[in-house]
Amino acid sequence: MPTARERARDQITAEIVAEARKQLAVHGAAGLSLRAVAREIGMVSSAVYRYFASRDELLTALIIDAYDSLGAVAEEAAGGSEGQPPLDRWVAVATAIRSWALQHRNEYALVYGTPVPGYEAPSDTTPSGTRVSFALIGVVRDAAGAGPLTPRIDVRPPASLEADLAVLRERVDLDVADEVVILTLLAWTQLFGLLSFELFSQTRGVVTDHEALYRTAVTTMGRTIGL
Amino acid sequence: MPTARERARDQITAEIVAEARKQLAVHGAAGLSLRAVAREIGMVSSAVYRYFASRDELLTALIIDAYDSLGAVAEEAAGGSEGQPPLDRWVAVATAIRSWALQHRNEYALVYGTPVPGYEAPSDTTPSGTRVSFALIGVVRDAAGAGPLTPRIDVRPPASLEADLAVLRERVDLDVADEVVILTLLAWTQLFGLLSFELFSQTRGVVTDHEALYRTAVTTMGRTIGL
DNA sequence: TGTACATCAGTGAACGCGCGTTCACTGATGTAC
DNA sequence: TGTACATCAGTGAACGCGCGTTCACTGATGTAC
Repeated sequence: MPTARERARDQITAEIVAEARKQLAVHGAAGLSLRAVAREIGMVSSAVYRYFASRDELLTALIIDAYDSLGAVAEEAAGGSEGQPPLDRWVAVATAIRSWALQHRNEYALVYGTPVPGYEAPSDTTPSGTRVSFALIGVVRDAAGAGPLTPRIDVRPPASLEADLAVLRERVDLDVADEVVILTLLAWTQLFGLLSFELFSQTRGVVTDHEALYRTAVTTMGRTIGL
Repeated sequence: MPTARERARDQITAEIVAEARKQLAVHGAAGLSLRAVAREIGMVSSAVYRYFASRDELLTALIIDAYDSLGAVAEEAAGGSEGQPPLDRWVAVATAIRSWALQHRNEYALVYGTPVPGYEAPSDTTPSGTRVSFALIGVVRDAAGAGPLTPRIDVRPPASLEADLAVLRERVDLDVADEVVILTLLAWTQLFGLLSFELFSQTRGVVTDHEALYRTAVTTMGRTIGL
């Protein structure tokens, strides 16, 4: 049973992270300040150091938080669409990812944007970071379980990629042809590439209906994989 | 004929931008400081204001600079490969883009990464910003000139994208089927998505031979377009 | 159950830093007559 | 060609700001006997 002190500690830790996330949403990662967080929750700035050893440690907590939030959303979409046609599931997960990104722009930027200079994400972030990818890949895995996937396009992975592919296939437990692994990898980067372009205003003046383009892109890639 | 004063002005302006670019390479956009730039070139910080009205204006100069540098490299690759098979040219331009990105990581991040919070890129940056895209699209245009391109995959652009596609086709003077326009757009986002993943260490632990994956991706997408 | 001690959260002051920007100024360069 | 004035680059001091982090401290909560 947790003591009063422990409960208070958890509560205040959560409060700090919540306030930090709020500020992240407004000012971006670069503008996240320990002092401002402390001020906002009515603490003296030095008190925060009882909870986080440094600004970087708080940043790490936010990163894990963001990854988990996104991961949960993706997993939910994957789980909630079980039994439906693979392509529909694929689109459902991708759509969930985009919704999350639009609603959490600065959190998206924190994890998928320019790395904060001088900050190296510790390995604690990895498990949370892979959740989204696993949710996407899970859809492909399920589809492959029902029968081999036939990619709709000609891919010729060079021999030098063999090693990477082998490791990857092992890691994600995906028993499909090399071509499908590669196409999945490409779909993954395509998806986030398009999102980044949209969120970072790179498509300004080029695309207005981002939702339609995204859906088209995701559907096309899913179809290419053989879903 | 420029006066001595004018020549001096141009020279010092260039010196400031050069030093700023150097610092950008080391500390990233967020770490770019007017004072540090001034210090490094042996000026007093207030003197820089004779050349740039604000930090943001210097940042804009750097953005235009980066776009132009990348644009030039892409154009050169496109021009230097004229007459070769379209797919080879496509890969050549894409490869040039990646080389540039690897050699100018922070400049890449400046223009394709998280936008600097509170900074809105003025429209002066647009002409320079479109050069890369035009170089890529030029390859597709040339290929289409030799005979209609047949996309290798089934794309079904929703009706809501028609307007965007019409504007885009007009703007880039690309006389091809809707499917090809979309696939080119997707190839474009795929390309930069993959680059961002590589440069921002998103593929850490997933891919080691980035060069091979990039080449495969680019080739695959080029082939999909029908090159 | 009560007491003595250890642990821990939070305080407030301070350190040392760097930043963007303004302003009144000096002195050199350019221009009009 | 020389002089008087206007333009402009660069100086140095200052303003006002916020930041991350450390440290000695007080007082409350928890623990061992």
